[in-house]
Amino acid sequence: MDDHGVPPHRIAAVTFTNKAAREMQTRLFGLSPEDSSALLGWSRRGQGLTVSTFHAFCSRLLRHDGDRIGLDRNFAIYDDVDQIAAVKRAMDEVGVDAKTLKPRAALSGISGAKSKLIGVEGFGLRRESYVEEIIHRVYERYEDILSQASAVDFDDLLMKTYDLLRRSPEVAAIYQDRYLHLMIDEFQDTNVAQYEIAKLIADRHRNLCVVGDPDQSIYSWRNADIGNILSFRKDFPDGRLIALEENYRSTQTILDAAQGLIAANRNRVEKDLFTEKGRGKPIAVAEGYNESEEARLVVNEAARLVRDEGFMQRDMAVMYRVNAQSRAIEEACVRHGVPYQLVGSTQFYRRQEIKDLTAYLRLGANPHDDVSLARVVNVPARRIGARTVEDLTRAAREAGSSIYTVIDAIAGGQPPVAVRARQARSLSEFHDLIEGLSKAAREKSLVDLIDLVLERTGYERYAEEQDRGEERLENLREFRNSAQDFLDMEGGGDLTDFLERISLVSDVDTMNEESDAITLITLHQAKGLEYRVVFMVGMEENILPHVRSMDDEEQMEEERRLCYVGMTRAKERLYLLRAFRRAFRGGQGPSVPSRFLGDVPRELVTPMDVDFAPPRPTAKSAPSGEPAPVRTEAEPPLAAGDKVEHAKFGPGIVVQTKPSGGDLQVTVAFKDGHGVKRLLLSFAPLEKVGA
DNA sequence: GCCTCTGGATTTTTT
DNA sequence: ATCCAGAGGC
Repeated sequence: MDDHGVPPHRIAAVTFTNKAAREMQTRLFGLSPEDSSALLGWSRRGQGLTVSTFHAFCSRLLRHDGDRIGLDRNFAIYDDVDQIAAVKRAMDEVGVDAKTLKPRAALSGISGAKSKLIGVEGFGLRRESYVEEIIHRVYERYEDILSQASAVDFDDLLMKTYDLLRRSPEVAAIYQDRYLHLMIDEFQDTNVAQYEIAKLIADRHRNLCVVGDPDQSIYSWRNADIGNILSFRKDFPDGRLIALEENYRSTQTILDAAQGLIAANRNRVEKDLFTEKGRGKPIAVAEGYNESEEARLVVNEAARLVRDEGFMQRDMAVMYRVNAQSRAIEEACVRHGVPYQLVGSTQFYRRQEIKDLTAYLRLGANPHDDVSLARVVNVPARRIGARTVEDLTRAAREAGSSIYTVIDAIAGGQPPVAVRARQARSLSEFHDLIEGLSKAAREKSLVDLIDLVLERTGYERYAEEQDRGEERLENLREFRNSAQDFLDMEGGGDLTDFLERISLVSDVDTMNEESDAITLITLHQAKGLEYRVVFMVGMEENILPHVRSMDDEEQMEEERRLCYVGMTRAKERLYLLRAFRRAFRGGQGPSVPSRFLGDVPRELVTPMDVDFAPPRPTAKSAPSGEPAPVRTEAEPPLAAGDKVEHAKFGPGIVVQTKPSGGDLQVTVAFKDGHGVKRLLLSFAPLEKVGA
């Protein structure tokens, strides 16, 4: 890009995650990752290339110019937990019962509208069903709650940016002039609001370049709109739409497999994937008895690749459809001493104790943030219960003020609502606490503020007394460290910057690339990443494709694309695993191999060479230096018809045996209603009976 | 107001 | 299985 003589600061590139932004910086300018992470999204005074996510870009724009549309510079960004709280309150206030409409459903209606830039009024004009009628009322109230609190949600970051650019031509002109070139990565996953913003910004120089692959569109549930690609062709006939067909990543075998899979989608445009790389190894497929054995197969194979084939742990990733699947993999890693890095799952900034602490920090920045206030007003318990909060909320609403304003009046001896003396006292104390935090937020450093919160609220002691107290304390400490890091970082920033930062980081952003560990990650999160070795687990009907996509053709195609995304993350080796039985919701059930397995051309596939070597002998299993028993090929220890006894399932009869890797897979029919099970001899607690 | 118990739902994916 | 909301006793 720089050889075209365009100064970097005249270019903006928008990516899907901060991590992708960082990588782009690194690639374009050869900056070290640390340098670029310092620059990331915070490029000062127009210096340097702007690379960030849509949300970070918009947030920055709104902090700078949002006052033009009446937005407070210190607006808070509500995540979905905060949003649900706000929706619940809105539903309460407009008298919608949670049984009529789930808050989650209401929110999804609101979010869907916002991402199409449909405001409350617009929604009111279009509503055409009873549910939409209700959502409209909730939407209206929800917007009031957020604006009263000077808060925006994720969708607002986009929609308000759009509004601002539309309503303030001067502001729009600044950005339109500045950015000679605008580039959007992962274009297939943008929503209407994002595209409209890009269109506005590119309106002057008309240099919009988008990179995307319709076959990797996997975020329609988040309102991504593949129609943007069609719109782009129409709106920018000369614009560049880059759809990479050459894949510099994977072996031809992996590409062919992925191609075979995705070709089964009806609703797509043909394309050929090619690579300069060789054919590589076949795709390995295996079935474990249940999810823990599936996990063990993965971990054993990973260990073998490290031991025998010179791979590093960091070259490998295990990918799954739903976060819950990570549990079994994690356990297997722990058991076998394999280092792993779990991405996401229980996202750090979403943890209860972190959300609570964050709520206090937000209150320090803005005591009128009602959602944060309601969250912690009685955490730790300070005798301000649900009833009182309800009264305060009603009073606030009637006065058109924030809850804090009501508390302030009570503390000042002017209660606008009847409160008992006892409550008034508790509220006054809370009032003093918040006043103290506001003062500290203005005068002290971020870390001092955090310390003050922990001390003055008694939160530290409270967290310790909860279950998992030690872990909670540890998280609080880690949070404090991250604040310290933030301050130490070049450029630093104030409380508002820090709060913004933690709202906009995603889990992939926090991945550690230095540590030598296997990555455990969902297929969605894996988009845009690559690994030498990829293990995809849970290749079963109802998992991938997910059970919720079963009765909808469109969603099924998206599942297939998701599978495609996973497969194309692999550079050299791809493993597809499934389990014969899988535990879910307490119970257990048999499972059916995923239809996607059948779409991979057979000739590319081979059974996984399973390494059933028992776990390394430990002190207790190998006493007196005796060598571990070696399995011989001589005689099968069990055959069909043998009577056996299982430690858990009791007596049974062997139905079938089958060599499997270095092990013997035994199918046993058990008595007493335990049914037929397939077991691996070396692991099942199985004894031969008689003879 | 606070604590414990119970019944019911439950997340699929996340900036 | 686990988490949450609502009920009921203190």
